[in-house]
Amino acid sequence: MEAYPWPGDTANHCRAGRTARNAPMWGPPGGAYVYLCYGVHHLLNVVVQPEGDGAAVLVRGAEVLAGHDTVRARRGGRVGTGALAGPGKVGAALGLDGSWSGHDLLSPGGLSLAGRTPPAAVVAGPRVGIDFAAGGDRSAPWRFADAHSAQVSHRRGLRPWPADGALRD
DNA sequence: CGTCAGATGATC
DNA sequence: ATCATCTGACGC
Repeated sequence: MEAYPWPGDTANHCRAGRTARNAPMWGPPGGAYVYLCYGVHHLLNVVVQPEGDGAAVLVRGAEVLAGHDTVRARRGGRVGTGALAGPGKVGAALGLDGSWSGHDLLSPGGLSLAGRTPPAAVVAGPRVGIDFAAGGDRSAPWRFADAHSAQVSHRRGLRPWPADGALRD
């Protein structure tokens, strides 16, 4: 996952203010923000921060816990290592399109958030694909991943987090 | 292992 | 014109 904080992040889709596309990002936390990237892939974000802040977290990878056959069909016959490593692959595996943008992920049904056991170890590093960002936004360690997951793309540059190895709540 | 080009279309 | 990506091709 990657954080796109508010305010001040030059890679954040809300950087230029409110638009029709980014409207869900200004809404209440727990909403979905789905958009078409490079005309090819639908990327899933989870809206965070209070209503009125344009912040979200991009889901860059996922483990398949159920529905293997469905995911296999959507991912060209693959569900194993790397099949969901990358935000476009996650969108494809979930069968997302723009109509999911604005969906409430906190209410059960369709697409929703559910509690899971947190990872035993976390790695962090710079965000991917935002070379256009200005200054420190490019190198800020705002990307996080399960250190032991096989569904993490661009592993290079990821380092143990936090530096002292002590995870907090 | 690495880098690179092309596809592709909504958005502002 | 821009862009929060993927894939396959190619070189080491």
